[in-house]
Amino acid sequence: MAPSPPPQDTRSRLIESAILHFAAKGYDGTGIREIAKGAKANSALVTYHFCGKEGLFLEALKAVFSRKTSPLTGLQPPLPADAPGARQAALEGLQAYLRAFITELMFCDARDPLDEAAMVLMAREMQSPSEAAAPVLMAHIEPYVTYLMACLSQLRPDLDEEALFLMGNSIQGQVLHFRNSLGIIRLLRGNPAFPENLEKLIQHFIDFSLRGLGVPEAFPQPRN
Amino acid sequence: MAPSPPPQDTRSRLIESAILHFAAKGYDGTGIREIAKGAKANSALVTYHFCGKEGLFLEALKAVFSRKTSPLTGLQPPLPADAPGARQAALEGLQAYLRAFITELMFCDARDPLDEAAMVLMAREMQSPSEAAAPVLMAHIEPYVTYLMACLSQLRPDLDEEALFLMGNSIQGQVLHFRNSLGIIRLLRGNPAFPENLEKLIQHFIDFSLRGLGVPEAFPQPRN
DNA sequence: GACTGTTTCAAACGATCGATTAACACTTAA
DNA sequence: TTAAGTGTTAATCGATCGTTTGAAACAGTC
Repeated sequence: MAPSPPPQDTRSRLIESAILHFAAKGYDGTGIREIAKGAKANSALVTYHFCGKEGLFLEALKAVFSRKTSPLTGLQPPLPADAPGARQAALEGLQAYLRAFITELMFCDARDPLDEAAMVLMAREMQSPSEAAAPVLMAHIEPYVTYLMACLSQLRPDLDEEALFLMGNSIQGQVLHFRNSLGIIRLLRGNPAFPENLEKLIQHFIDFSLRGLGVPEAFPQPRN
Repeated sequence: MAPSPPPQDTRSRLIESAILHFAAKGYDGTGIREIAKGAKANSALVTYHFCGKEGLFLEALKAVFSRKTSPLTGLQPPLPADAPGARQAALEGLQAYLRAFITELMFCDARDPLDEAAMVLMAREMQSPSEAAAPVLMAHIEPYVTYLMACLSQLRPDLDEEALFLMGNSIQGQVLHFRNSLGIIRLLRGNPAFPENLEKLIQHFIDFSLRGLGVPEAFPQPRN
């Protein structure tokens, strides 16, 4: 995924510029003149093409969400119900899910500022969703939740739905918090390039998740 | 902690109003006239007392951080180094830490809108710290990190510092993500009052953390 | 070559922003 | 009794905000 060249038609250029600027300074902190300048277009076109600033923001959000093709596409469909080997499949499915989630969604392509901005925008919207954007957000998240819950319920069939949800929250939470707080984390570690070994990071998240979930085979005593 | 009565002096009233409004609509989305009206004061006083809007914002942040007296104060000092029973102490220390962190910091007092706003403001600042606020934020977080890391290094002396840090991130991350994403989580669960049983929640976080950390005594097989 | 609809533009609109000003009330000190 | 200092006020400043306007530039059709 190379740093994509600026698209030629004005509408798309406006959306790209909007993503960059909204991510950098927030909705209220960004003026449409600023966005238009970044797109080498006239600010009046924001109203013309998107019925105003808010319309542009919504369109930018939609672009961001559909831009990152779900990492789930690469994974096998949720799970066979009680088929033989279903448990093992769920175990591998969860690992693959975490790996895909971290690689593709967290550390997309840091060289492409547009990808970076898209992440920032998504994270901000997840923390405090704008009124109009909530549906878009929910629709985007839903398949992830479904897939994850399917895996978890296979691995811990003894748990009720709420307990499984908490498990899912803990598993997702550690990854999302890591991504969203990378700024402070790097400050805390005094290393602006902190996660230097991505594979080690992925392995940690997988191990921690499986142990936390209570999967026996993931708990070969740390020796004590 | 009752919904505190509005303070009488203008300066404090401005700060309180600022916390509420900044939390609700962000820095750029909030005007000083709006804040002043909420404090029943004149907007010119923002410049007079705080050298402008940004000064007021910073003062509001400081107030927020010092307002929540660290839940660490109730806990025993970090840990004796290699004293006998140190491991057990670390185990209990970690549990107490999580319990205190969740109760006092996450679910402060939802009836007090000021407490709620303070949380929102802190969370936002943690995700994308304003230039000037970063030092304040770091200073506030540091003791938590220190305490947590002390416990972890007792419980997993076999791990190096980076691995311990990742453990700490996962433990903190699940809790913080839960708090910060409560909005969507409640939507996902279709229950606007979701965490109905706080004790069950705390127990989940403790169990998940200890298992994830790899503490053997926390892993009494889920039965398989 | 005139007509039509779309896209783009510079200019201007009213509203609101954060900041400043000058006057006013009140306390304290000389 | 004056003078200085502090807290507060309404009124106003220039700048910038999102939006609107009217006309130019462009494409395609008869």
